[in-house]
Amino acid sequence: MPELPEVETVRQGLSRWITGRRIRSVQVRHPRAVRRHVPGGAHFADVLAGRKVLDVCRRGKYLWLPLDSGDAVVGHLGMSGQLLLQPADAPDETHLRVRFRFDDDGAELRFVDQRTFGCLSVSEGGGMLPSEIAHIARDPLDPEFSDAEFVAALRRRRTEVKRALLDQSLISGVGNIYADEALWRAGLHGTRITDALTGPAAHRLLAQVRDVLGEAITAGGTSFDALYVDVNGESGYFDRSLNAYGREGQPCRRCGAPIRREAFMNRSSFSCPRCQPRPRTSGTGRRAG
DNA sequence: CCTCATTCCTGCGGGC
DNA sequence: TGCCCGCAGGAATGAG
Repeated sequence: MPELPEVETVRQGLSRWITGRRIRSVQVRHPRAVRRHVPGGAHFADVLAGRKVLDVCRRGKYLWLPLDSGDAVVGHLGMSGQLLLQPADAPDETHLRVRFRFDDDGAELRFVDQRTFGCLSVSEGGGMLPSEIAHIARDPLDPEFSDAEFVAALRRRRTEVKRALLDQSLISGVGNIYADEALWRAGLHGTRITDALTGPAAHRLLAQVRDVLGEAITAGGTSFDALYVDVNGESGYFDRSLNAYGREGQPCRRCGAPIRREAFMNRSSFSCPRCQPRPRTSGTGRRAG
């Protein structure tokens, strides 16, 4: 389940192994993998042949590869997407969706995606920042991310704080796992209402988000199975450091109370019933003039 | 503008 | 043994 740390790990690997290389040919093996490339798979392959990769960039969970044409390849790994560097003679993966071959006959870049939530497209003139992801907020590791603006925007919202953390137009890069981890560290229940958070509480939460993302990058990301791997197919080990996510019934590492699991947006939230008490008023239906 | 439910997809594992 | 169903979940989309 790639979130910012996993995508950043992939970005670093891609940056090392494909920057400066020229694409010879592209093979689209599943149309859904390029569904957001409106002109279609054949066009996707045509427009990339002969182009040189200049850089590998990331915002939140999105990656993009500026090209010497001024365009960029935009990618999102979705739930199960992998970008792998593989020797040309390595057998095709079961869920291989797109293959990039390079002029130098070195390792291929393969987009492998079991559940096909991930997607690649070409952004015209998108080298600086693809227009397709202009609506995505800066992530908290971006040097130009403004803590004060985020806190102000968060407190203007009137929704549950976990929903806000998952809203990529407010702050990007945070998914279900790291939202739960940051909320556990901050001692806040995810159904706390944003406009009732004090400024200092919001700043503390943001600091925990930033810390947990940074620590996870150092660990090479989180993986529960083989679905998230870096470009060499290796799993990260941050899952050993998780305090809340996936720990239902296990003792809270801070107070010992059993971690609880609650339904949330058709998925699960994990929290400590003692460190993260539910707010007295749940829901958003309170406010006088 | 803002918030929220729905939809896409497939392998795995639990239950019967 | 084998089938079915729920679950995992990011983000676009449209409704209200």
